[in-house]
Amino acid sequence: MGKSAAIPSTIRRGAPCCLAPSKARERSFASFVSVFRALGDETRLRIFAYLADAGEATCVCNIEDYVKELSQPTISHHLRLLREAGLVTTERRGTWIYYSIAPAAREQLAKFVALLED
Amino acid sequence: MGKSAAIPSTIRRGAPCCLAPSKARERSFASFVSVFRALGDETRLRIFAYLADAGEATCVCNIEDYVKELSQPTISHHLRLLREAGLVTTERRGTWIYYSIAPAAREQLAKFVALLED
DNA sequence: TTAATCTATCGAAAGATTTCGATATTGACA
DNA sequence: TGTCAATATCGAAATCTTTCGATAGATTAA
Repeated sequence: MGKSAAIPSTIRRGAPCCLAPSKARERSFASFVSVFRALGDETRLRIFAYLADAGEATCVCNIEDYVKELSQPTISHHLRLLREAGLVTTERRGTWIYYSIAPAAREQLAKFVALLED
Repeated sequence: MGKSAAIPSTIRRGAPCCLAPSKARERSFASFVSVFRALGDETRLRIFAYLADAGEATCVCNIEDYVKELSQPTISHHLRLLREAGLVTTERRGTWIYYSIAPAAREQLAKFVALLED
């Protein structure tokens, strides 16, 4: 990311402590916020990592086995948040529904990290 | 990340829908969870991106100017969560306190993304 | 159609987070 | 020392999240 204006290191009583904020580009953070919020919960991060581990579409019942300390509705709720954040995709196979890491998820996270290295 | 067992695509009534969960490595997610939780808030993500933009230590008063719709205690609270997640570091200069992106933050995020690409 | 299974949604209780005003703490300077 | 300025912490109100039991929707098989 870019450079901001220099910050004075002199300390003058009563003076404004520093310059006006750099004219920061306005970005749309909303999508990153929902991605990070989705991953900022231990259950969902475990599910996400489990799906990444699996490397292929995984049945909800498998996920339920993995997160067996939580009820079925609760797991369904967490899966919904991962879905709504665009982190996972779903596919019906008969009675069952299979979840996978969304291809875009890796890219989006990688893009964010890339933004950090200037 | 690794591979899990294959998932059968045949549909047999009454049969278990899929295999037992792969013997997933137990990892410590706690630190990633707090990082993602810290970034999973629009205010904190804005502050974090602002600091990344600045590319150098930035005075709290500067951050307050940038997030001017929120009160000083609220901004202080958000800065604390970023600090506790290890995403930013602080340094006192006279009366003022300067915040910077923690060097480890980029690495940790990059490491997470790397885990996703197997 | 009927019954069984898998997953999602609803509604409510418990818990966590965000926000603010008030106040404390820290450091600089007179 | 006393005062001022910059940040942090405290305590409470409002809001959001997590969780569950109950129930609904969708699909398959008999």
